[in-house]
Amino acid sequence: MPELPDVEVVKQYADATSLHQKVQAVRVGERRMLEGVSAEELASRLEGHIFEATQRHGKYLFLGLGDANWLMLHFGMTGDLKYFKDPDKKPEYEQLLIDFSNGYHLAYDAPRKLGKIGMVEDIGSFVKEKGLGPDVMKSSFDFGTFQDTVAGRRAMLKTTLMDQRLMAGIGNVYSDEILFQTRVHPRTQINQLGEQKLEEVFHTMKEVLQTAIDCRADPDQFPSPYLIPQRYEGGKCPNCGGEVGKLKISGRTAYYCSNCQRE
DNA sequence: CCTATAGCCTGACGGC
DNA sequence: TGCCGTCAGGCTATAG
Repeated sequence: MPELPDVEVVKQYADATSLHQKVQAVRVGERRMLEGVSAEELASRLEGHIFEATQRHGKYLFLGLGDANWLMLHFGMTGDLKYFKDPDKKPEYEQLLIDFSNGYHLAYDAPRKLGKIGMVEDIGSFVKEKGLGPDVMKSSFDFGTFQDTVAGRRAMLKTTLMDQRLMAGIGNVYSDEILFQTRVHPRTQINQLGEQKLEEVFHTMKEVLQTAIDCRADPDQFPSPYLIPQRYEGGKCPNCGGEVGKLKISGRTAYYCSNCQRE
């Protein structure tokens, strides 16, 4: 569940449950998920400290413990956070378990172990080292910036939107939604779009992501003209009622309506 | 610069 | 029911 809106919802969840909580003990599951830090160092940098702030950049979440000390979480394809009191309620695939001094626990659950856990001193430096582009929901990421970012590129629009080095936050599902709402065929290259269309794509991108956040990234709550609830083989296009189809684009499956999104 | 593929992991699902 | 192949909202490395 981890594109920008999903991670934003996890951030809000962390805010509501774990902010101002003191970390008492830490246990690490799969060590392979650790990035640039040992389990011992991770524990010592968390234990005894209080979560004071959270921040998100693209699909990355950071939980701050003061003094240039941030817990970095990336959720891969299946990661999530769970806050609970009863040990019986602990998730099945916890890779990191934090005990708070109030008796509650925060678990990082990751069935497929595709995410990352780390510690960073400075988020800006981390973003730079990773080569991540600006967060697409930041207000400073405006149309002019978007235009400059994609200028001279020939890749497909879908691939460009998903390129975390250019702009951070969009993944396979939400790129499909943006293409659907702007009626762009998944194979369309970005340099085939005129300035007006590009601007429409930009505004739709912002709007789709904000709407998803407002709906707590729950497809059941999405407005009815959204493709995502119908994003599977045999789904019905919410616009024309036709059947939703799929294509392979850069190794990912793109769902679209061949009637509404013409080449 | 751009695309396609494989690998990392494990669960869910469809076909037989 | 059980087995098998395929696929899944991520990222990275590699090859052409």
